[in-house]
Amino acid sequence: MTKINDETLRTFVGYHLKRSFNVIQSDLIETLRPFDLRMLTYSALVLIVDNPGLNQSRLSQIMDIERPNLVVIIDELEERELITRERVPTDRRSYALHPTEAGRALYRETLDAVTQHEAQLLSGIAPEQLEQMIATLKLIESAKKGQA
Amino acid sequence: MTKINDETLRTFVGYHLKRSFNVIQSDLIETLRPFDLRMLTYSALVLIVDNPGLNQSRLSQIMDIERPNLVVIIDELEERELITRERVPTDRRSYALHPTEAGRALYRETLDAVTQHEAQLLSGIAPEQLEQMIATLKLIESAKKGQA
DNA sequence: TAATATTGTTATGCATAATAACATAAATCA
DNA sequence: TGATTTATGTTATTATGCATAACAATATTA
Repeated sequence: MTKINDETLRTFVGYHLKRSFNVIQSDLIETLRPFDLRMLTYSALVLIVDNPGLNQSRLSQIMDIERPNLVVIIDELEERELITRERVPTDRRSYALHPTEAGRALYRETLDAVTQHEAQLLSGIAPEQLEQMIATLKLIESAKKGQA
Repeated sequence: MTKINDETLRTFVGYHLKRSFNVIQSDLIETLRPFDLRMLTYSALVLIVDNPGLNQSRLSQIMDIERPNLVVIIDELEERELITRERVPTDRRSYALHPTEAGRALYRETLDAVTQHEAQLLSGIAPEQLEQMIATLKLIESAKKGQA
């Protein structure tokens, strides 16, 4: 079992980001499984509860996905009666997305679970260190082309 | 254009990781496009050049993907004559992966390009700050379950 | 030798993500 | 006003990343 050398890839920030994200993502997938939610359906649910009445176009923007990809996500949430689509009288092209009571209830349940699982996973790391990292991650996020 | 509230998701480290990784990934995809490489084919090429002779099983481990998913990646690199598969006499189940001269040349070209693009993208961030972040990312990476 | 494990593979499916094309509706402009 | 352009949601299609089951060939072990 000779050790494999990944020092070249280690010179890239993106490599570290990807590997650590994989760890968190695996944990999140397991956490959401009992609720029958995927990462994207979960994100969408949270954003709809926190921003009731927003439309799909805005939601796809904040979620950083293309509008077509959001459609099936919203379909699924609506079919499970976690959210509603309501025609907007002032702009009849768009739908206002609202959570149902069941949606809000699931939001609360999952928020607890996800929060606790992530806290558990990262329990070995000092909170200040995580805060510092988040500050740096925000800088990277804002380095995105076409928005500077 | 009322602003959308994502403060709930912002409480998760994973959310920040994903968003910032998306930025870097987009940049990387564009950088690799002229070389007709995807993220995974690029990673595999780098690891094979840096670890000539390793087999697919080991490579899939370090790349954190399942063996079946590596097969098509290796197929593609081999078809493009960037690497070779050679039967190992001492273990006739496995193949030793070696870069060709063309593979090594492409490695050098792309390494330059990728390094420069990432440096450019992150040029607004202090190197020490990035180093600190990487240290934290390594901690997260090692928090993976089933390896502690 | 028999049972078990490993390596590479095929087939399959799910999740995430991008693009083109379109109908409907709204906004703009000339 | 009418014509053009833009925005919203949708369908269809494709690429990419990732996981599992099942298998043949080979190695290991008990």
